[in-house]
Order: sequence, then structure tokens, then C-alpha cells
Amino acid sequence: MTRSADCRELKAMAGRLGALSHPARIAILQHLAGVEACCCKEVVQQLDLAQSTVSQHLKVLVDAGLVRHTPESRRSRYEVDRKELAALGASLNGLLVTCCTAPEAASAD
Amino acid sequence: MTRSADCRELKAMAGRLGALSHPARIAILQHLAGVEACCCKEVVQQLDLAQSTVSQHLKVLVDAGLVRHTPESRRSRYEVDRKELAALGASLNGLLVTCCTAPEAASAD
DNA sequence: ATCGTATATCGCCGATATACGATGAATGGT
DNA sequence: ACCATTCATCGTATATCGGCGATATACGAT
Repeated sequence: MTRSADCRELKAMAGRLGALSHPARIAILQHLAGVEACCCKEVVQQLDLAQSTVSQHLKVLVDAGLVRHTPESRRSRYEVDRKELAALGASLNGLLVTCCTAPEAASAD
Repeated sequence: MTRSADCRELKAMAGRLGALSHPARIAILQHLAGVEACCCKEVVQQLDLAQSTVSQHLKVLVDAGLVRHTPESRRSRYEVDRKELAALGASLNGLLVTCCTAPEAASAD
């Protein structure tokens, strides 16, 4: 039941990790974590990237479900989804534990 | 001293996560974790990919330092580098803990 | 020497990612 | 009404990815 249905999970996990596999996005995430919430411009001032580029990166993070987006009146409100982030951490941790366990315990000898 | 020198670390972390951000590579890692070590052909038979493609994915994993490669006489020996994998896990965990902590506790220290 | 097997690499392509400037929409201030 | 600010999106250019077949390399067996 595990091995076959894992395909979806693999893709999901890969997708989320993909969202984290860019230094700018990690930096954005770190900045968002440091402040309660902030707008796009604030992130632009932190990183040395064009506003459109930052907007794209934010979109990637939002699409991956790691950041929440609340379009407010004038400025957009971005904030880390700490719950989702923790879930990803747990998920990856599970994978790593599996992969760090010696095969003796897992294989049928 | 942390915020400025983090750039390198960000890239390193992003690179490693990038190596994991593909379902085929996660699957390869899982398979490698299940057996003590194996050759390329064995991985090819597990996944439904061409041999050259698998070889590429293995190369990515090796370049990222997550898999060790020992070219033996005839078949190649691939095995998970469990230590490196654990280190990556710890590293990411640190990032996530930082990002999952409310800003009140992390702001002015 | 030749053949078969296992592997790595090359060349190629379509697709995707990354970055930018420009543009337009929405809003707040004057 | 007008302008400045903020933002998302579009269009474009470039780079990288992901996959495959074909080929080169290495080696054991015959």
C-alpha cells in the first residue's frame, strides 16, 4: 500500500523541495519568518532583485503552499505558513530517517 | 556576521535541496537506502527510465554529495551517504526551526 | 581478436526556470 | 482630478533541466 501510492507523495515532496531549491527563495522565507508579515516591496529592498523577479519568487512560494498571500488594499501581505513549513520538515525528516537506516532492518533477510 | 555570510550557505542548501527536488531522484535515493549498495542497471530496472537518464540522475546525486560512487571493475557501486544525508536533514531542520519560530522570540537578540 | 555487458558521456530537443523592463490596475494622498 | 506608490502580469532573452538515442569506454568471456 505504501510503495505504489508513494508516487504522488514523491511528486508532492519534490515540488515543495523545488520551491526551496533557490537561494533567493530561501532568503525570502527567512526574511518573512523574521517579520510577522510584509509586503513585496519590503522583500525587494532586502534582496538585490527586481520587483518583478521577487514577485515571481513569492508566487512560487505561495503556489507551493509555504507562504500565505493576502492581497490587501494597497500593499500585499505575505507571511510564512509555519504550519505547512513544519509539515514539510516532518515529511522530509521521515524520508531521511528511512534513507539513513541501514538496510538490515528494512530488508527481509 | 550571520546575515551577510549566509549567502554561500544559502546556495549550498539550495543546491542540495535541488538534488532532492525531483521524484525520480527521491525514488533512487529510497531504493539505494533499501539495499546496501547497487549498480546503475539495478536502478534502471526499478524506475521506468532510460539508462542514460538514470545515470544522469545518479550523477546529480553524487555531485550533491548525497550518494557515494565507487567505480568498480565492471559495474559501478552506488550507495547512499547516510552521514551526508543526515547532515542535510539537520541543516534543513535548523532553517525550518528558524522559520517556524514566531518573530517575537527571534527579532532582537 | 571479437563479442556482449555495464556504464558514462555526447548531442539534441522541448520544456521549464530565471531575470529583467514595461505596462496596466488598484489605491491613497494632494 | 491628478499623481505617486505598490503590485501583478506580460513579453522577452537566456540558461538550465529532463529525457532520449547514439556512441565511446572499459572489461570479462569466448
